Amino acid sequence: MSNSPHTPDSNAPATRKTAAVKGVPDRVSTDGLETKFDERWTSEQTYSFDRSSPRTDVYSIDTPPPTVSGSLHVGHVFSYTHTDVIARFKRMSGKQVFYPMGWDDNGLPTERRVQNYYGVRCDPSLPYIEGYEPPLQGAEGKSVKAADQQPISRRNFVELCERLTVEDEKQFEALWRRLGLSVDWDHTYQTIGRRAQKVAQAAFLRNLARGEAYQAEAPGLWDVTFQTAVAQAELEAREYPGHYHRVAFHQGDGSPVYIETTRPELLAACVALIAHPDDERYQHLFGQVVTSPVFGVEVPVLAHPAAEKDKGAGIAMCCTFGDLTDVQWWRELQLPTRSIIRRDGRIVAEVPEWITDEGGRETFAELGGKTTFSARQIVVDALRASGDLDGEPKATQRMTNFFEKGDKPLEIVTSRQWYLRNGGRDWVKEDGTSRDLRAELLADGDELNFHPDFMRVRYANWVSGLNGDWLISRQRFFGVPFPVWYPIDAEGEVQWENPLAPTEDELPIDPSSHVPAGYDESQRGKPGGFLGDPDIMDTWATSSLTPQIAGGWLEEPELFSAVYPMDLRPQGQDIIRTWLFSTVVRAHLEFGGLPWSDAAISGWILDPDRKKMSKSKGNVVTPMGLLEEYGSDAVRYWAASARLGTDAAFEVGQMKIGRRLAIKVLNAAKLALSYGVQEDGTGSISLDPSLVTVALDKAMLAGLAEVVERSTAALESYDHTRALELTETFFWTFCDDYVELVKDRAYGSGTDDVSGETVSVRTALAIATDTLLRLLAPFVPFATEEVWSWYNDTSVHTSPWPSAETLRKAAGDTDPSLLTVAGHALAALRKTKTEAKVSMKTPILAVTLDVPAGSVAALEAVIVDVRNGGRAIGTVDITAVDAGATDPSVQGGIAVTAVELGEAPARRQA
RNA sequence: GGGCCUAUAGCUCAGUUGGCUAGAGCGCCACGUUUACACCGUGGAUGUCGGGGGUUCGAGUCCCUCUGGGCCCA
Repeated sequence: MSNSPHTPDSNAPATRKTAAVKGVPDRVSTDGLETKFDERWTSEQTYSFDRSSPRTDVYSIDTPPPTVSGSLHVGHVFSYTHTDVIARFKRMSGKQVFYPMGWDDNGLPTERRVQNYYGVRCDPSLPYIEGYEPPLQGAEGKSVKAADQQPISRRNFVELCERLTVEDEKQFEALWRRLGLSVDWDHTYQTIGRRAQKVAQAAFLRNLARGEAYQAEAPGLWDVTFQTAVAQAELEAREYPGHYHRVAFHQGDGSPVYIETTRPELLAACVALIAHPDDERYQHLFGQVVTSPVFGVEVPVLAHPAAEKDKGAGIAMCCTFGDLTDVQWWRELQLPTRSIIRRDGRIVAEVPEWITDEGGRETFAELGGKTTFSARQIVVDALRASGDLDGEPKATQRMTNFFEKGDKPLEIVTSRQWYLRNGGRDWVKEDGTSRDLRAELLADGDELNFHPDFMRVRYANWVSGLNGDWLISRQRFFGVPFPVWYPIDAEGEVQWENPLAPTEDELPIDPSSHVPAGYDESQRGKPGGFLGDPDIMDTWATSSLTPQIAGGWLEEPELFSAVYPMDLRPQGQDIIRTWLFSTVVRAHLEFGGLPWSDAAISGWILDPDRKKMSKSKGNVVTPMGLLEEYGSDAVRYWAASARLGTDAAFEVGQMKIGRRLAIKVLNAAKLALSYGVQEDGTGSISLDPSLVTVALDKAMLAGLAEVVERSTAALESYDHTRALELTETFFWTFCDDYVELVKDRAYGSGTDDVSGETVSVRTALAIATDTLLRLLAPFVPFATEEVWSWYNDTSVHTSPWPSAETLRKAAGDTDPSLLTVAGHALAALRKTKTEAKVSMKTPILAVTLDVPAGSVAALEAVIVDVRNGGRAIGTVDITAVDAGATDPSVQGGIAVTAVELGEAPARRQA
């Protein structure tokens, strides 16, 4: 067999007249098929991508890179199976399938895992240690206290990240191979790999050059635990307990104005009181000045529509900054900045200059360095002492913003960060022209084919609701660094607004160890020298470029032009706002169009209680354990039974059905291919459609032709569930009815003397098997490949997808309902035996059938096979009855009215 | 508060543009060990299609409304 990448070959069975059969085992089994074929597919490069293909022949998939530091989950198996079904279908349909695999190792999950696994933490101020060995190895599961973690340099830390992810990748790859993903394992990438860094940095520099990336000193969401900025897409609103404090501000005449706040510790940061412009209670105060309690700072009372009349007192204290509404007020009402929260979440140590009241300054001095929690106690006590706390605090639950990976509420701090335009903020260029990026991105969303279609509204809702550009700076360690430096002037001031960029061919770079052109290392951090940007990019800033990374943008132009823009983005519904959207943004900015034409959105896996499965519950099901217990085909069957976008229950029962299907495929094919085969298991089968002459055989193939057409259409519209259902249903009818009807005829009168009728059925069986194997191959790739190997030298997965045309040629204009009628008649005969509680082997000596008049002709056309199938050896009287005279829901209205049963052979003794 | 999905047999789900008696598999009951298959086969029972209202000759399907479940955004 050839070692070259596959092409759907001309030697394909669809055009063959005969095939040699060899190696049909005496007893079939699904055991061991996964290992056997994974090895064969690898050695024969079954899934290799031929990079010389023109774009029109390619189907390219922007595979989601799993987070390797995350745990393997049945949800992975579920959604990746969906993608693989599509990949296999497209491959068999003649496409060169570009199906790479990526590993997402970039970012916080890896950092945290490394900290716990090795007992270390990153301290960028430390020097690199050659040959460093961490204190722990594999302290998995428990988190190591920060105090017990050994501080190490950024470079050492990153090396440990890389060391650990290599192990994780191996586990994932083993799982994917076992599951039978038809990935081209020569095309893998890492989101922290050299290529990813180069792509991410180059894309950033291009964004910078076009004005799409910019720096701003602005208030932003800040996680005090991880000490990093956080983007809107990483927010998670959660219920958080707090207390409403009713606090009095004072007017000039000393009369109080009550506000209600959950964050009294921010009182010193108050810059205004704000009420709704229509709120009659506060009309008289607008434009007035009031004085804050305890700190004695004068603040204006202002009107803004974002104030909620029915929330608390209806008038709010605006602080810099308690929440995002404060930021909005601060920006729109041009309020001063009075920040008191540090990046570590504590109150600033120095008493701010805007507090001039002596008592206020004393109180503030007590707050310096305290956590917000302790500061709150102090402020509340002070309010109580001054009589400005009205009543006791009332407990409340409110929605509070958290970093999705954090467990403390986010603070808002002002810092210098890089932003990338994403339509969340108006964009007026330097020349005064403006660009409506939001509208452009919404148009992209309209153009993208979502499967299922309703998922597109999640995209539209998200884009419409953006309230700022994309903050891409992260104050972390394991990620792609910003490829810029900043000059330091003679006075030692960093010139942030004039970043120094490398050229693209220098990338990737790390500005903390590389030096900008025209400088040398000795000038780092010195007046007249330079400073590297200390931050890394948001992991989405890299993940948003997976089509470019996997497709070889910048480095392999031929490959890139063959695969980009891609065809398919498969992913989960939870990351439409992040991964899907950010990828659209990057492609739009760089290439002015969508990165793919279609997005396939998989649902969640729910446990049997309809809850989202989580690893916090004990004895989690490990995916590998499932694959070993039920077999990969079985688990794939379960996954493929769920439609895109629909949540599915974790159903072991469904896997058992899948296993049954896989075994049935092996057994049915063994029978179908064995007629005319010698004792030693060798022989040949005929696939020549012109040899199919008997009506029942033609009818079966006519039905199969319909299945091929409908199943193909379903797969083309990303409806794999329907395709599977159609094929599976036909397959079971094929086994239970058709095969039972034709067994006798297929045996014939001996191997040497075969009649035309026998040749007809043997050929029909072979053609049907050959077709069904290919229809089922995307779903149960192992069992179908096993059968295929009994009479082929190639892989079923690179054979052509079946066409209805060949089947129609064999079927002619025969009505497929002939098989239905025959099946009903057979069932009627079986029923008499079941009711008589006798073996199916029992001969029927005489029988009278009531048959709806419309079915009589059909039944007569197939009566020989019906007799054989039902062992009706004597007279069979058919009485035509009016439609409706019998119950059509029972055996199509065919009813036995009289029967005489013979002696059952081998009857068990009572 | 806004939006999306969802509710069909004990369970998991189909049910296409409205159209005869609402289906499948599992489970259940009964029977049968049959040379492809006991990881089997045959047959059977099983529903106020979440509630209410409307459109229509006709509604599981379309519209309104209520209720329960899930998710996203504020």
